Amino acid sequence: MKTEKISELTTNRLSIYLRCLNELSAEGAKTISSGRLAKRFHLNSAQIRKDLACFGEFGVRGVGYYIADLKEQITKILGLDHKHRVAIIGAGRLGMALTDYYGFTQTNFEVAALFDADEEKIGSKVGKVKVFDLKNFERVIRKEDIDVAVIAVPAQFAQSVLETVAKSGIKAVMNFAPTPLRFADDIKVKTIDLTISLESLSYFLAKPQND
Amino acid sequence: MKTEKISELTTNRLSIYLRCLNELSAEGAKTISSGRLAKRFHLNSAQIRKDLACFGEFGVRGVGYYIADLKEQITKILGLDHKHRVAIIGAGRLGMALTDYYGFTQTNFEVAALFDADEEKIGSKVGKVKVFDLKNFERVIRKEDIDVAVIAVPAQFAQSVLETVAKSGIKAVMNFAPTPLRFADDIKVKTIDLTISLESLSYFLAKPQND
DNA sequence: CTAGACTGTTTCAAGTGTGAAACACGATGA
DNA sequence: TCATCGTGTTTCACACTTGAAACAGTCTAG
Repeated sequence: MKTEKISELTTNRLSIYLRCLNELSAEGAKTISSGRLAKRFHLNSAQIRKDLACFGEFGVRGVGYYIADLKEQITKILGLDHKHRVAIIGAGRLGMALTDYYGFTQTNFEVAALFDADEEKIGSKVGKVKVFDLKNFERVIRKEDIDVAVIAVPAQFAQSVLETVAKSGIKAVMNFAPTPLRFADDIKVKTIDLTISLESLSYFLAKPQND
Repeated sequence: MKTEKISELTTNRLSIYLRCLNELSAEGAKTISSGRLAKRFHLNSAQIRKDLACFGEFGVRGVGYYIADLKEQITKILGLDHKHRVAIIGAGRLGMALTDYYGFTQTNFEVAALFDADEEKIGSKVGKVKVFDLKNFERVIRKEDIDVAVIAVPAQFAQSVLETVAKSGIKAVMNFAPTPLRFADDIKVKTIDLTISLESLSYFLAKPQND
């Protein structure tokens, strides 16, 4: 096991491996070698072994990996062995959509609260999730034991919302506002910029020769 | 102007520059140098000049860039000077949410049709957008002049949907299904995997020392 | 017991992106 | 006219990631 710092690309691949293992597991397979895993899912066997070896010796020489065991290990590494409670800030279209989104519930993420600054929205409900006043953010997230925040507000408010979030002690943030954010390095912010992605597609369509 | 192949990272930055220019433009500024642009928006001036020089000589030595002109140039490069018409496949929660979201916030992208395979959904409407039978995909996208597709179906159907999309002649696809897809290299598929992003946050919270 | 399979680990080459530096050239202003 | 500013362009070093190769150690099958 190497104790060097682990690249985010590595952990992203762990997510993918976990999916593959779930698929194999559903098929009733018990063990899998890195070679067969790579062939089946179009991955690279050397990379699989390297990635896994970062976290321990999970494989058995001459055999491969025990699927059930490896699933459990990766689940634990990724912190998916316990529920996360999520706050979504911004009860606009995107925020409400994400509240309903299955992807959260699927993987042990539960939306516990919505926040907005708009008086008209505060107090209403989206499904079973109540909309709170953003002013009470810190109090509510403590009471609800929330550890992940999602920023779904217009770009011009995102930085100030992030500061509120950071001050409350939350360390993991997903940002959908199309703007770069500045933050201390003890918290993690993942920005998903749909605008850039769309414009990238647009460029592909527009560029002279589609090679 | 270099005519080498242009990295996607470059075009992503163009999107960002365009936003910055819009902001400056709104403030009434007429010209901007790469140096001041970099300082203002925490970018790198050398990179800005390199990126822009990929597409032509937009700047004026001794002066900088004329904001209005550069905005227009980048808009044209990114193909944002005309509307794109979007089809969203999968009228589930995510698909419906995106329909609302794009419809109102993305001025250059207009959602023209929803598709689903579920009889109960076909024929209904989400806002002003009608839900069509996925079987009629090719006919509808021709009639509606659609050039971008968004895949918002469960992972196990994504590959087959992509093949339907590819066969119809659409060249730009945004995929929200958490699965890797295979496709010919004359079409562009951008996968946005919210699951991986969430799990990456989870890992950050779970890892031994939050450095 | 022996042969083969497969992991864990190291090493290396290749590709890519980044950031700094240097410099010619053109534009502006005094 | 001359100094200054800023672009366009090249060059370089550095970092990171990937993929391949090699090899020792360990497990299973026969």
